[in-house]
Amino acid sequence: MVRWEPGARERLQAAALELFATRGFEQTTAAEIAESVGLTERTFFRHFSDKREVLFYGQEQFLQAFVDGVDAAPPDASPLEVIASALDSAASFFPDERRPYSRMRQSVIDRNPALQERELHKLAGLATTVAEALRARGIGEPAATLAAESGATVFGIAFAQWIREGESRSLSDIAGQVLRELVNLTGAARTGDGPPASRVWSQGAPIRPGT
Amino acid sequence: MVRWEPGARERLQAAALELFATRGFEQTTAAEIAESVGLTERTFFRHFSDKREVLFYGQEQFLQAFVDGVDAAPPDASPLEVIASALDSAASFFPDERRPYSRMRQSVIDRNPALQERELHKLAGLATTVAEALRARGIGEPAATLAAESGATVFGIAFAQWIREGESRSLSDIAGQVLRELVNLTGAARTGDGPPASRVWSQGAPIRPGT
DNA sequence: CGTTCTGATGTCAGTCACAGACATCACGAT
DNA sequence: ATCGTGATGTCTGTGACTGACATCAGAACG
Repeated sequence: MVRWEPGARERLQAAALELFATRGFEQTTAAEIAESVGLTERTFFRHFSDKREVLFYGQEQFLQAFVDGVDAAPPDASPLEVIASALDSAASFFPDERRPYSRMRQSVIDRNPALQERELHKLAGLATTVAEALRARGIGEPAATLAAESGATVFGIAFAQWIREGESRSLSDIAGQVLRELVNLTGAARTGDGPPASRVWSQGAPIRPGT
Repeated sequence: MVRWEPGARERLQAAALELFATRGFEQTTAAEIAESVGLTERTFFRHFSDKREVLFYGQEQFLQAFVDGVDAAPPDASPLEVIASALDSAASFFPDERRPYSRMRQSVIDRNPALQERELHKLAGLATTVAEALRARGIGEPAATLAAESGATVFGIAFAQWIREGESRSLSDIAGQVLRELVNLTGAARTGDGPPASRVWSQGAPIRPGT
């Protein structure tokens, strides 16, 4: 007979998402999550540095995919092309089957400012790491940071759209379009007589719900 | 005889910054801050929704400046020009005299992840508000959000540079240069045979310390 | 001028996030 | 058979934050 059921961390994560989605994040205590899978509060905090982290733990692979995308770009690629490569690589971490899960998770995050803060912090960390990878390629400052943060922004916007009800395009496709839109935006930097801003999406509703 | 010394909130903010800078954020309790200005913990939390907020309260004017900059742009301005206007307006909130204060405040923030999270959240809120203002000007999605987030990114990078030891340019000047660098970055989207990334700053060190 | 109202504060008690110290005990290694 | 070892439980404490209620100087009012 085994002393402990295996996969404590994963069970905690699943239970947490479930409870957060039903009762809400603040209305769920860490002790409740732990007890719901037969563990104690103390064990919960041994697996996750804080209550929010249960929703964010384990994203190193995603970050790695982003960086891998940077490294996979040809050595003579422009910063923008490097970012495009990184976005493509990162998008592969979100196949369409994962959409329902991502939607549920994101809806929990969108309902709680504390979780939004953590998400932004993780995204900022991603940008920092990517910027470092860009600098390693010889890209200077502020270009490296600018490119990295832009990449993170594009990813964030694309992800938010990918999650949207009714959206069926792949994350990669959406990210590509958003990136092109960014180029369009900064590229059409004339005296305002350029073409009107293209409407990529049907609705004019805001992209990011929170904050 | 007055019952209470006036300016409780401001006194709390000043004391908090002072204590955070010396003892550190986590090593300072809300009760200590309150007692250091003759108040109680309960009163501290009546003025600030949480301990971190004492460093961030009162930025509505800054946000307003950003939005005013958006509204001040001519109606036929491109999104990028609108952002440039907003950046200029926002930068006016940080005259050179304020640099030492901003530096001290930022050094506290840079030393604590929880404070960085709050800062990012505020910046994201700024972007959301600016995006709304852009949509009100008839700019569609995702252009509005993209432009707003890019503006926030540029501001963040410029601010970080403005704070740097040895930097003497005005925030407005720096922001203008960073924005131009962004255009340069996305505009030079060729096959990599363009000019090498310009080195605006002497050092290649990372821009954002935290995360 | 006395009364009433109000707003900023204090007091008290409670919940919950989190952390340190120590005990437990199945299991694998020796 | 013994000995670690690692994941867990137990206990206890601190500090962030909240609700309920009391206080009281000064402003408003009759």
